Amino acid sequence: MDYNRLAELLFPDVTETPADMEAKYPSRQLPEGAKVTRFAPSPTGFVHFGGLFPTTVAERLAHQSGGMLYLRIEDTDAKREVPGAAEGLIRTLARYGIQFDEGAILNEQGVVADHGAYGPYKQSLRAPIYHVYAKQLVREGRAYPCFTTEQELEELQQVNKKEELKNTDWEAQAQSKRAEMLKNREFTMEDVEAHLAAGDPFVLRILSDGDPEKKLKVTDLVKGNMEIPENDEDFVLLKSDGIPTYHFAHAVDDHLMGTTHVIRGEEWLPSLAKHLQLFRYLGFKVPKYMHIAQIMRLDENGNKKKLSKRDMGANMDDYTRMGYSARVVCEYVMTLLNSNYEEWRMQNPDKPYTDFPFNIKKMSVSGCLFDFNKLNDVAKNVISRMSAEEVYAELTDWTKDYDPDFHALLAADPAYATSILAIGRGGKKPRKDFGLWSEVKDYMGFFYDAYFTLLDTIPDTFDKQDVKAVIEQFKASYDESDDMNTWFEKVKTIASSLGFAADMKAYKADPTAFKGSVADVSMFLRVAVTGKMNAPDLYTVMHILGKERTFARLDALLTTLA
RNA sequence: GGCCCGUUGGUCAAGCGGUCAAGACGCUAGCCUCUCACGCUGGAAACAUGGGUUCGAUUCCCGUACGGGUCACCA
Repeated sequence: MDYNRLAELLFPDVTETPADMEAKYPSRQLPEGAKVTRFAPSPTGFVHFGGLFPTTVAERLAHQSGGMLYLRIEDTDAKREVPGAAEGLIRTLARYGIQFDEGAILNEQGVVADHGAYGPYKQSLRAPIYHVYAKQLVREGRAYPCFTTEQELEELQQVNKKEELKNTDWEAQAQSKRAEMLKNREFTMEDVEAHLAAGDPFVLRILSDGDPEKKLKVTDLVKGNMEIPENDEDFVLLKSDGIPTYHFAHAVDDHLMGTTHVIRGEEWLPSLAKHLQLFRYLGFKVPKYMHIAQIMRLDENGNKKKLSKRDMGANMDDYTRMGYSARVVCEYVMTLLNSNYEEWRMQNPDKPYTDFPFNIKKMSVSGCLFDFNKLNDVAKNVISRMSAEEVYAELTDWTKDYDPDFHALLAADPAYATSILAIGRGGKKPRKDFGLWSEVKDYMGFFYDAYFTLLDTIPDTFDKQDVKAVIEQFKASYDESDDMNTWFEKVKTIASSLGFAADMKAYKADPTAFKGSVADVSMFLRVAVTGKMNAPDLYTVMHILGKERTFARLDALLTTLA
């Protein structure tokens, strides 16, 4: 077989050589140890949690090492491409702190455009580059055209599937398939010429020299050392439309673009042998690989399953909708990614997560189950560390889209809203009342008359005469300039005068000696003022509400008691 | 079924030949407390399994079971 002639026949228009490509895309000049990583999505939908995971690793590793992160769009499957998906992907990633230094980035118009010297960054635009290497492989007798059509292949598969139903003889099936595939290797130059003359489409297949009996020693940065069988499948390099498959594009692009660390989900592990073979054929230096464990969910039978796009909590936009701050999600991702992250966080409560020394060795080898309990706990902690101003900014950002009515109230008086959000914040032991923006209204809505409701919250167990007496006395003694202690002393005085215990210890020692305790007295006031059985410190609440509004509410309750 | 990867409490996990087997979430008893939210002190709860190796295995080796991934002109 004259491979040079075959190459010319197959790729008559390709005049450049791999050497030309190397010259055009020289190695990156980066400091020692700098990592070059990438996010390489196919624009088929939204970012999901399982995708944010390895991307965060890529981002941390790159930026922590003084390297860089770039974005490459793997749009090699025209059939599955969703218009606008790439833009959406970039936008949501940006919310989660993933900033790209290079690649397909949004321009001022919000459209994906190339930034950087190693483009194009959309694989559909790189066909000429792939073809240079494809031609070279043909020339070297390491790749060959296959004219078996997709349909013929499908029919073959159908037969196999039917057999599979009758008796699951996987081995026989694999063997028959392999035999069928091997037939593709037998062709003559005349066959090729005839097909080409007839305009028949073809795919380019690798001519595999692998022997599955032989094992390949590989090191994965998270999985460690392992042995995998060599690849013996003549997998497709170029599809009939001339666009490469993932495997081929991965090898060419990651080499040309200078990727030092290929970070991807562990579902890629089974095809690693293919990639290693390709790098060898192409004479490329093999990058370091990191196969990240999958995020799991529980299915209806209680089994773990890979978190897939349809699952609750998969779509990152779901988190926004539910009211999770991006900072919360990032924090949760970090706790899952590095087992010592939480410990670090306890010691460094106020540092940004990017200060954490991310460590590959501390990554989980097995997958982990998505846990909303943990997420919610993280959420409360993260938000409790934020300033009232930060909370206000993020909260209003959320309500703007998801709760316009509440938003209008918050925006009408930022100072008022911020003073509410400041309750119990800033100290060593901050309150943790909410973790989601969607929970805030329930927590602080009573500060707004529009959300304050009174009647249905008064328990029957309250003695109306006592309630009335407490409120009247409280109003009479209230002085807005009192400090908290003085304020509470007055409440205690009222309690005693009505036969309630002023001291909780005394009450607990002998509950029968009193009508109730100062806790009950406080509760009367609390219900009147907040409409709720539980609320933050009443003294503070009253001060934020102001005397006028406080009294109006007390009066409103008195009216219903009359 | 083949091939890979994995298996410490319900969940996430420390551990790396000798530990009363950390910690966090959740659950729970109590304390603190004007309610709540914090905080604090406790509690229940785990090394899948069988063989080795060893004075000694959660830790090393082999098998078994279970779980996951994958086997496309999809990525």
